Amino acid sequence: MDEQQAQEKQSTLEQILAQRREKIARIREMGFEPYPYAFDVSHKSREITDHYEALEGKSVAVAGRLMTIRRMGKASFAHLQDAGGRIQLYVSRNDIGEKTYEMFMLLDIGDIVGVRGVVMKTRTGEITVKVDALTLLSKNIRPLPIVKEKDGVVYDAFADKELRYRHRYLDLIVNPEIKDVFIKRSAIIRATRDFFDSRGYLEVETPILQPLYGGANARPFITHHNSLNTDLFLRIADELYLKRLIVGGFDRVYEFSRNFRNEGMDRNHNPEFTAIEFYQAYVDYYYMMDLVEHYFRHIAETLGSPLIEYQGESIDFSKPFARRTMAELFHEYLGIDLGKADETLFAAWAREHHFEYDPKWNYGQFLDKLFDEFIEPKLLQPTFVLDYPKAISPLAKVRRDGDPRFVERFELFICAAEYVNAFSELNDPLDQRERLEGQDRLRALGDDEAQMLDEDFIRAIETGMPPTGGVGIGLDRVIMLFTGQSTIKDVLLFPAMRPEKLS
RNA sequence: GGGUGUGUAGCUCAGCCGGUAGAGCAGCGGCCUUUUAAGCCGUUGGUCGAAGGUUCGAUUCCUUCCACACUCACCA
Repeated sequence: MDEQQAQEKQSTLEQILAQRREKIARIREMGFEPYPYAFDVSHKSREITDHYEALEGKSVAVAGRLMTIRRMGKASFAHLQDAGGRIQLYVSRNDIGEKTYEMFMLLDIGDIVGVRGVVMKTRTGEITVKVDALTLLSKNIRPLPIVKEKDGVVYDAFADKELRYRHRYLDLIVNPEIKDVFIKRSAIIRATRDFFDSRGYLEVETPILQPLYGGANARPFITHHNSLNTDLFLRIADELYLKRLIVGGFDRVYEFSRNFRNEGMDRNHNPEFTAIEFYQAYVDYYYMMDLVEHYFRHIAETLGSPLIEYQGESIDFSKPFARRTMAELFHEYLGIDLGKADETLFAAWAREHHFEYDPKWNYGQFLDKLFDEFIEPKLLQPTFVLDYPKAISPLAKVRRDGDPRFVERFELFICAAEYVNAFSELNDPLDQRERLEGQDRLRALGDDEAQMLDEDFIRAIETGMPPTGGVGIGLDRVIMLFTGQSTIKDVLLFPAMRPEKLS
């Protein structure tokens, strides 16, 4: 009595969990093992639906998760979902026997089963496995969100983004189409690796735990090594290590670099993200521009078409990318002559155009802000932007001709977002030291995103680095572009979230 | 960090001007051997995100907090 009353007070979830534990016990009592060790699969559901003519009347063995169950007394229909799709099962007591059918009646949506049976079509024409043997492979005790579908219309979709990201396994089960993004992600990574391997690049791995961080301007995550009793940083970039390898004599290296930046999160930023950086000796940024263009073309072609649609913009990767210098763009969009511009002129322009600015901004910061505000939004078709201010590019070589306030650096913009950052790498050790010392001074003045002075890196450059072209590509953004996603969370299986509070 | 919005059953959602809650699905008990958002009969399940306040009375109004989404800023 008391027990019954206690049970009555349980929430539905608690009831379901208790009922399913009870079912496990009953299944065991009936002589079935709810968690066996293996099952011989002969076909994927997709193979059966794709090759029905060849398989009709043949016996197959498939395994997967029960996603629908429609019981009608002594016979039932169900859908079984495996990695590639779904197939209907017809389960009748006559075919599988009374005892197994009794066990089947205890199964729930979410259970994993293996079945053997004959491929057929029902009278409504759906390809179906007429089951003659059914094995429970894993009993579910926690209910799945139930999604119904008719004629392609989904009812009660599992669409809460928080739940989807936090419980990605549920998302993948219930919304299997999102698997496609991650399958494509894998294809892009493979195509990237092929691209560099086939060009004689060596894939390398460099430290993620770094005693000093560098290669980008960003705040790091800090951790501690106990036996060395020293703080270490999770890398914000692998640039300085890859350059050491160029010094060491590897003349083409690349790395898929998981980077960590302790900064804000939004649709384009996750605290950990993947970049691909690559360095090639004896070439400059013009060479790297061509290579990057080939890279994007290669990815597009690998995925099937040079034409893509992203955020309402059609992009044709078979066409050459535009190449515009900063100076041209400033002249065109803002009417500013960068050759004559200085802080005073920028400030005057900003006042005239009611653009809010900080009087403390230097030349480089002004240029950066104005670019972000007035030029970047216009760069929809793939456009290389060339020649950035030296002040904000401490690792790039000064332009070989023209204004020494600019460096040989390019970024690639597509659909108003940045995808690539590249330099003719600075290999003059005296200049490099001077620039990093300048960064160090900025740090001392409170700019916690200024780069650190890494003496060993300077030593490496002093040892002699050949002329080198170097590139970093934001791989997650590339994947967003080619999978049509507008949020980085949707191309990361487990995007960063505030830890769940379990009460 | 700012703005906007959301938070009610396992899932998807209603709930008006304040009177302590509803539906569908899922679950549970039945019936049902070609169904497919299966159907039919019956039925369990809620500290209405949290804490305060106003009130005779708060899911509803107010305040604060928490979480998430969108967005702006910051940031490559």
